[in-house]
Formats: sequence, structure tokens, C-alpha cells
Amino acid sequence: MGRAKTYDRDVVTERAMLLFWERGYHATSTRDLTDAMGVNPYSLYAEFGSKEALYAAAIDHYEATVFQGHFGALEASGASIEEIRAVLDFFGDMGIHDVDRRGCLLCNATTELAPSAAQSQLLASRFVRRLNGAFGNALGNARAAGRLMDGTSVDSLAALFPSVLLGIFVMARGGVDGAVLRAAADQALAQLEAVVRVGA
Amino acid sequence: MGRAKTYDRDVVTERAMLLFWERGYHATSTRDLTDAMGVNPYSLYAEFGSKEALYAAAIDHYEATVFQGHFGALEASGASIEEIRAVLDFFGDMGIHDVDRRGCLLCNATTELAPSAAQSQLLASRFVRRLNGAFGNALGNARAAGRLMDGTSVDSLAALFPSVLLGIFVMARGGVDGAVLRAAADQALAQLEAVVRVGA
DNA sequence: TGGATATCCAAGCGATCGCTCTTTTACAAT
DNA sequence: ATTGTAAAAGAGCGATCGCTTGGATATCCA
Repeated sequence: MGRAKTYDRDVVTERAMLLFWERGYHATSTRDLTDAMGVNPYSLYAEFGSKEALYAAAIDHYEATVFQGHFGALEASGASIEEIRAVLDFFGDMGIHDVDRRGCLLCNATTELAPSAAQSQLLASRFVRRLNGAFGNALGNARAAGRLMDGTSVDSLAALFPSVLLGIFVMARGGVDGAVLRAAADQALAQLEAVVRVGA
Repeated sequence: MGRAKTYDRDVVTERAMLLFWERGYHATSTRDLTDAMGVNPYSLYAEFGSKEALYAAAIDHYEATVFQGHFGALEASGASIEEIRAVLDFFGDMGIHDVDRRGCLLCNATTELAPSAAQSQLLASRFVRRLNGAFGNALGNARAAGRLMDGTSVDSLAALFPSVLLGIFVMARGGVDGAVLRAAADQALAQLEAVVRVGA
């Protein structure tokens, strides 16, 4: 059957993801990638086809691991207020966690690659829709459980939170003072508490 | 005294700004720039020094024209609730206005050029601080005029609004459905109205 | 009008880009 | 052990990158 691969696809995809995440698409050369991945140019193109396809694979990997890790709890069938609080609180500390200022790969990819309209729009729309759906799910569960005040618009809140988070991602990548990120998250949390029934 | 320039620095800077705004820094070649600016490579380097310096000039131009045009009213000494409403409402329609999906140049620059830490951090921090200050000014004026409810935290709101706007910028650049942008802006507006004294 | 001088122009510099080819090496099946 | 086959290795492909240079051109002041 021939020689066996000396690398694992998932492992090298993760390494590529980290590099793209940190530097962006255009600022990362194929030379940088082969160095970081520990793979030769031939193997890179045999495995992924092109730099663009590798980038797409890196983004898929990001969504399946990093993004899923952060927002998967919101998408669970039992998600409710507590999960929203946890997510907003976590990203309020992003200035502390994200010392390398990578921000969010999906957010970075959206702003950098917007000119190639077709695929970028698909990416951003799917990305935002998933964020929206995640918060909508948790808020919907809370409302069904009678934990939200009457007249609360689940859709409106489910649109606000992703927007605030995107803003936090941009600020984290830009190295803005962590206190500003914290304040933004806290204000989103306050908005949440304002619609949660007392004692619920 | 020699030959006179056949171009106007402001005019060609504006053209470069539009190209960088649309495509980003790395995806814009110096050839693209000279073509769009109507200026030869020699003149470009004689006038600006380098591609990086031209980018910096384009960003300065953006801040002095586009950004100033959008947020200058918030920074005025008489700014108050009405100016905040106008700004949030305007960017709620960004999906309609920004058909070319350029988003915000400062936001795009922040996410794309974060790896070159020093200057990017300066840019993002100044950018966000100015946004923060603009909203803080208008909110502070409203509070001084007794138009805000007691216990309202000007600082918290002044941190929330910029974050929401950054999120809207990212979504606009990504071509996300305009209704999502509108919903995010509306929810920020609702947050504002919640602290405005009735009849004030 | 006649130098002096600064700009325009196009060709092209070395370096690096994404990517491919040829040779060498190592594993799997017989 | 032999053979077939696929991956590793690294030199290097054409194209384009940011940027520079030398000669032609136009404008200023005397």
C-alpha cells in the first residue's frame, strides 16, 4: 500500500488554524505554514489542495473545536439563563485570557476576506446565525420555563448579545484595555438580569 | 522650483483609503493603488514613503472625514440623547447603506493588522477610546441636564454602545442580513430609552 | 526665453509569493 | 526478501510583491 503518513491531519490542521488565527490569511505564507505544521509543501498540497482550502479546513476545525467549546453549552437542549451568564462573563475576561490577542478566527476571517464576497458572506452569515440561534435557544428555554418577565423579546436579546460579543472580539484582538471589555460584558449581563424574573 | 504636481494629495489619499477600506491592507497591491490613485509608483513613494505609510495616511484621512462625520455630533458640547439615538439608528440601517460591504476601516484594520502589535494596539485603543468618549460625552451631558434616571451608569452605557457598533460593523462587512443589524441597534436603543426620564 | 529643478514615466530590481516537479525514502502486501 | 506504491524532501517553477532607478517632460524663476 505504500508509505504511511508521518503526520496526523487533525494535528497539522490545528497548527495551521493557530497560525491563521494569530496572523490572518494574507499575512501567513505557505512557508510559514509548512514550518509550523512540520509538513513539506508537497504534503500540504497533497492533503489540502491549496492555501485557500487549508484555510477553509482551519476554519472548519475552529468551528468544531473552539467555537463549539465556547457556545456548545448555549445550544444544548437544557441551556438557560445560567449558560448565558457564563458565556458573557467568560468573554468579559477576554482581555485577560486572550493575552496573545488572537480574538476570534471567524470574526477575523469575516473582516479580512469580505472582498471575496461569496464564501465570506456564507461564513459570516452562518457564524452569526449560529450565535443568534445559540442565544435564542437558551433564552427560549428560559421563557418556556417562565423565568423571563412578560413582554420580553427573545429575538431582540438574541440579536444584541452576538453583536456585543463581536465587539468584544474586535477589541480583544486590538489589545484594548480589558476594563472596557469587562464593562461591555457587564452591561450585556445587566440587560439580561433586567428581564429575568426575580427569584427565578 | 521645478515641475508642479499633477495630483492633489488629499484626492489620491481618499482614493487609496477607499481601496484599503474595501479590500484590506494585504489584499491591496501597490499596483492596484497606483492604478486607482492615478499616480505613478515613483510619485506614490515620493509622496508617502511606503505602502505602510500610505495606509497610515489613509487611516488618518478616514478618521478625519468618515469617522468624524459619523461621530462628530456625539463629541459636540451640546450632544445629548438625540445625537445618540441618531447614531444608533443610522448604523441600524447599515445593511442598507453599506451595500459594498466595506464595514468600518478602523475596525477592519484592527482585526487584520493585530499581529504588528505596537501600532495596531495604538490604533484600536485610540479608536475605541474615542468612541467611548463620544458616547460618554453625550450621556454625561444628558445626565447633567437631568434627563437620565437616578442610578444610571454613564460609563457602563458608554462601554456598551461602542461594542454593539463594532459588532454591527463586523456583520455589515460580512454581509449578514440587515434585519440582524437592525435588531441589535434597536435593542441598544431600547437600553438607552430605559434610562431616559419620561418626558425629558 | 533659458537654465534649474522637481515630477512623470516605464522598465525592472531583488525577494518572496503560491505551488509543482524529481528524486529519494519507507512502509505494506505478497 | 522482494516488489509495488505512496509519502518525504528540497530545489526551483513562473508570477507578483514592494520598491527603485535613469532618462524624458513640464513648470518655475530670472
